[in-house]
Amino acid sequence: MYDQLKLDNQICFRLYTASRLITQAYRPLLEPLGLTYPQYLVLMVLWEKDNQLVNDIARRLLLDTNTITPLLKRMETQGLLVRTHGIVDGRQTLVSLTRKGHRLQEQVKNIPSCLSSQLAANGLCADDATTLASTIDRIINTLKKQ
Amino acid sequence: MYDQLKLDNQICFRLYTASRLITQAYRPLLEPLGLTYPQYLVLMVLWEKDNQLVNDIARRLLLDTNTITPLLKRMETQGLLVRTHGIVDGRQTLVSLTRKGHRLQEQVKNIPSCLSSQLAANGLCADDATTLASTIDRIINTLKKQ
DNA sequence: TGAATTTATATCGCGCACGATACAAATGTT
DNA sequence: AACATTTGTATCGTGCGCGATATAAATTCA
Repeated sequence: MYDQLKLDNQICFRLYTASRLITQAYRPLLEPLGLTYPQYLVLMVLWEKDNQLVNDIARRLLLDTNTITPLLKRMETQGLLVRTHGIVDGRQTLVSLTRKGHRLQEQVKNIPSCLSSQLAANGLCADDATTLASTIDRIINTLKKQ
Repeated sequence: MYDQLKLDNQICFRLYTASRLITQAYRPLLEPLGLTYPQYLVLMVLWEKDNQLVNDIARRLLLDTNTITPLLKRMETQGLLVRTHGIVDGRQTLVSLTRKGHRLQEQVKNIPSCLSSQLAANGLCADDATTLASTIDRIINTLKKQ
């Protein structure tokens, strides 16, 4: 058997697994608020800057509209945001937070520290996290271009 | 706005994005073989050790049977593996590679190096990869226990 | 101006992930 | 032996991701 095909030698399997496990760690914190992790990401984008186009949000999350559109629709149904159809440009859809969407920010503000303390528990110190972040950023930037 | 809620400060968003982008990088390499990335993972598990129970595979990949079962069924339909129903224990399902499943190993053996050279292109050297791997392993081991 | 092209978003289909549930075989217990 | 519990796998429903396609509005260009 080829060494390079061993699961333990795969960076990608690690990223894939870590991503799933962290999302699972978020679940009990987000579910009481009726949020999924991707929906939480959309909210973070809109909290940084409200009233963005579908494409702006998609680009920020490195996703495509075919993922974002149904997600936004579900969030609109939940009353977290409103989608306004083309004012200037008839093709565009503007996404704006509702009061409910704004208020959620208060309720989730402690979730990040809650998670980082979970990770710190078994040895991911702040320095490691910084190094990790910059390494992953290099990976993301490399692949983004292609 | 709370600093800790900025997207750029989220390790999880990085892992989530990197995982997706690397899976996308695998796609053009795996698709000609009719494989998805999770299916490729299952094959790696079986190449390491053939004839494993559904649960063995699931545990190795840190997934659950409700994800694995339909995936294995699709792979059985493709003729990559066979699922044998309970010999010793009537509840168990044994998963075994077919000749076709075995042979695929030859065809994918260069994929890992193909990917790591893509990543090396913009500055992920072997050392960085090793550090990254061990950091992510710590994260995975921390979350696995919970 | 009219036709071709581009752009912004939406729709469709499929394959994961995963919580919840089902179910039958095995095991334990009285 | 009869019943309860555990275990191994499967099924169901929902929400992503994403390739492919559609569609309508805007832009370019002949």
